[in-house]
Amino acid sequence: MADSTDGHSAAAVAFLLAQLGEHAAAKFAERIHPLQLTPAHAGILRLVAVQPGCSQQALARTLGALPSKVVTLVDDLQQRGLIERRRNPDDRRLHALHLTTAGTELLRKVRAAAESHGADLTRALDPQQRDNLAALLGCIAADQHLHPGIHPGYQRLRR
Amino acid sequence: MADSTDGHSAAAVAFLLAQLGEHAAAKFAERIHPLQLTPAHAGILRLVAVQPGCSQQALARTLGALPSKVVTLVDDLQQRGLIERRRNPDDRRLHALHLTTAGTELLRKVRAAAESHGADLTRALDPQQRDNLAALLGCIAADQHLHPGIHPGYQRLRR
DNA sequence: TATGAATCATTCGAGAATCGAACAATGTGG
DNA sequence: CCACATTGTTCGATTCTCGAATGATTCATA
Repeated sequence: MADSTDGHSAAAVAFLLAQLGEHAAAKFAERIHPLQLTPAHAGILRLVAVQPGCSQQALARTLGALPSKVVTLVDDLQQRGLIERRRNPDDRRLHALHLTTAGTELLRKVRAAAESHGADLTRALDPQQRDNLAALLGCIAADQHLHPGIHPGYQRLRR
Repeated sequence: MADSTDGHSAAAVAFLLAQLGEHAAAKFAERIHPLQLTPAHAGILRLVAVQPGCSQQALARTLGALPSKVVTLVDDLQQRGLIERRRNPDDRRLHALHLTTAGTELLRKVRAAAESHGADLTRALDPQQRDNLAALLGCIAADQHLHPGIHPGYQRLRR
């Protein structure tokens, strides 16, 4: 049966997760800062690459973000020529989002930064340990109903 | 030698960490919300319990937070009778911080909430997996020079 | 077909949060 | 005695964030 340190151990894991998560997010933000991107921008870029032609409303629903926030993020990316708003002839209310070639190019650099970031973050582990960690984290993520590839940071804060 | 999926796998771990970290932090904030505390308040409470009589400046240095932010947090806690500012006769510039009995009482509830939160977060793992996860996370935390028990969320954002 | 309701993108103002530069009080060293 | 550092605090300015409007468009339905 479980011993008396279980509660403590679980709490320690939870704190380590919060601590390392914040650290990982901050380090990643540093990595893409030279690209003049925030993590929020990078997430939009990635999602538009995965679902070309999606609407901003769909994006907001997927991310759990406010539509008005998506507007400003897409504004930034469009102004820099990384993303396109195309009118959809079938439903002229919505804007179909597409990456430009510059956007695709920059996303490649974001991916490279993410891999470099991941390698640096996990450099203390050997490949087997890293796979083991990935599996354990995947278990928790699935159990907690986290959507793969969706960072909760977009979600509006409840009060 | 490492195969070509290494970079991808490491990036996936980094993203999972950021994702789960944000999730864990949000869930913990929900847990202590009924106690009218934010995670930042709870951290101050815990640190004052560990280092009774510490000054606010020392607190700010330990947390990497702005002194002015510590002031407002301590203000809140003092106003609720959870913490005391005692004048130090030896150096009357600084305020020695101490928990009141109500503060100690509330910290107990915070700890209970943290354990309950940890148990819920890691319920998908058996005890052995949980210990394994704790060890792996501890490796990374040590390698990345994270201070035990200090959440990076206090640190002022660089720009 | 006509008309009210719903959806999409966007704007905008109010409120909150955050920073860092001041400031007074106190201590330290010359 | 004087200059300088430290502690705690205040405060104004900047930035962030939310959600309620708005206009354009589409849908539902009578």
